[in-house]
Amino acid sequence: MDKVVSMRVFSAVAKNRSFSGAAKKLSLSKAMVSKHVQNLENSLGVRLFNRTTRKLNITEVGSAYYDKVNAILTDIDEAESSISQLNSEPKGKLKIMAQPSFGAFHLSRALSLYLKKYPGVTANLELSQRIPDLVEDDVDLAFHVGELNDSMYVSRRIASARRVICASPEYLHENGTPKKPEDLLNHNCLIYMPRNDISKWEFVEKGRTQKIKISGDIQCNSGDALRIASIQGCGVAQLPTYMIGLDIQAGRLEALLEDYEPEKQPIYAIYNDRKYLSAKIRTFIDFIYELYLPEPYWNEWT
Amino acid sequence: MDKVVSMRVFSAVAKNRSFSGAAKKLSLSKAMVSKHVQNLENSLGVRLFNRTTRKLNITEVGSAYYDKVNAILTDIDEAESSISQLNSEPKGKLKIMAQPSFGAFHLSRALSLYLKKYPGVTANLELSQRIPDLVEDDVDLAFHVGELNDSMYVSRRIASARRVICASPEYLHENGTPKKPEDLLNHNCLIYMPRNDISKWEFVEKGRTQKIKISGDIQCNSGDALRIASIQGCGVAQLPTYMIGLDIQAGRLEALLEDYEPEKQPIYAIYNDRKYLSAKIRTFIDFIYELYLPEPYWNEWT
DNA sequence: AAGATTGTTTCATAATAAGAAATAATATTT
DNA sequence: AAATATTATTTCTTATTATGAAACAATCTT
Repeated sequence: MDKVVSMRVFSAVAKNRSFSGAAKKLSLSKAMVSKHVQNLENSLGVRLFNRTTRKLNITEVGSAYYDKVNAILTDIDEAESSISQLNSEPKGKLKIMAQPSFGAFHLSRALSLYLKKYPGVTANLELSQRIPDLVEDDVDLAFHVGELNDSMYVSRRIASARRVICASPEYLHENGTPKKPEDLLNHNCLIYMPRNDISKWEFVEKGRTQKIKISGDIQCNSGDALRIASIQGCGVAQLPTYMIGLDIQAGRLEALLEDYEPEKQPIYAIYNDRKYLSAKIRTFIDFIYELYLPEPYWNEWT
Repeated sequence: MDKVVSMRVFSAVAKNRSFSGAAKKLSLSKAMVSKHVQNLENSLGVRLFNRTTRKLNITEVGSAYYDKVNAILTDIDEAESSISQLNSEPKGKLKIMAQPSFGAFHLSRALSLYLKKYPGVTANLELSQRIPDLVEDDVDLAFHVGELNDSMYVSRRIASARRVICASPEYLHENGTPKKPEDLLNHNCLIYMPRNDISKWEFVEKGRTQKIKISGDIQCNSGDALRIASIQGCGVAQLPTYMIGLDIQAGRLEALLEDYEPEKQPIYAIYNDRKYLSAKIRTFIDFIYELYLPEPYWNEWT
């Protein structure tokens, strides 16, 4: 028998000075009202009402208990409504994890827009190469660029990034502009090497994917470093548009071989959807999804 | 599902940062711990913990709820223990109802002794001829002299009163001392008449009860008045010892025809025993019961 | 790779919450 | 005085729910 319910019933009986009256008000049977009061009396070992079929008097203990019970019920209601409220309007600290470049270039901007819209929220943005584990890392939300091997979390595609070949205008002026993928063999390619194995770039020609082994004198596990290098004119790089889209738009870099561009990389928001998603998380996902619709600003130029 | 139990489980899980740990501590199955937390999450519409099988983090809402829940649980415990305590040691106002003479002569004295022993109790003594209804009159305890027609309340015989014929020494000196019941026919008898019908006194002789119709020039529905009248030497009265025992002991009155004395009248404590009797009531009944053991002081003289 | 540990789910069973109706006590109305 | 109405409790049956053992799934530790 739910003690909180019994308390509510007891309180109603005390307020109405009647079992039947309380039953009506709570739309419960008289029988249950009676049983709830007995439930409390048993658990307390105390009579709460002196009653006959026709008269009802609250006992002294009953009266003392009544005051306390009301305070407790108020607290419970307050707790529940404040919790639900906390969940219905975005509030609290939003903990986000993402890969460094995407986070630094775009999430910080998105966040500052979001926080302006929802002043009750504060944010904590943690940038890391690691594949995030929401519980382990104690974050609300993670972003990931590229395909996911399935995890127990829910993911939602919120944007995409083109992977484009690029070089600085100066470099191209000096070394010529490649027109076909094969032309890259004669170029100094800036190689992204997170692990020690990939030095091939994908190209798509007439629906067919081909991989071309490239070479160059810089290998690096930092996309940021490659970006800087390519802007400096060190060579040709393949980088995601969320890193270099703005550089292309600004003329610091030129996009090459766009006709051979491979499939876009998906960008996912990863969150824990097991039933309840707090308002801050839900609204941020929606916000960022809409922000990058229909196509994220970093994916287009000219 | 008892919400208070769910709260306790939730609190234990949050404190232990583990479902299994909480289960052990509460000697509950892991399954139930899990279900109780889900019960709260469902009723609040909120995730309280982010959890995988191996890791557990309380959510921000969970943490806020945790604080509130602990306060609520403390309040509930406090309320229950204070209520039980209120019931285990005598405290509060003890409301008593009794017939005027008995109450005035003896209960007031007993009460003042009792209240010295239990300083937490205060008393309210209401004297009335009416047959008391505990709930109607909102009293904890009533006393009644004489047989009871059965009521829904519990009664306990706590003492008895002899009914003795008496007169003042002066009266007897003037009018002679009756030796047999029949002698009363020649005496001025002071007649107690609560209703308009009884002017007979009972006597017992060799196990046989006989009623003798008496007469006199004072009829009164107040025992007190008859007592005063008899002390003043107005005539012979039949009065209960709780009224005149002390007068006989002091020599203000003399007991007559003791060999023919009818059965003692029982004196009952009447209370509402439906399951729980508060400490103040229980202890007062015990106190007064022992106070009048083995025989109340008003029943005997030399 | 095997075993241990954790939270969840499933499942069968025992407990119990629920209310309709009968009961008991007492007021009110006729 | 009798009939009716109202109140709290009890009884009884039914539908729901609580419960934990065991199976499961997902890691972590060895």
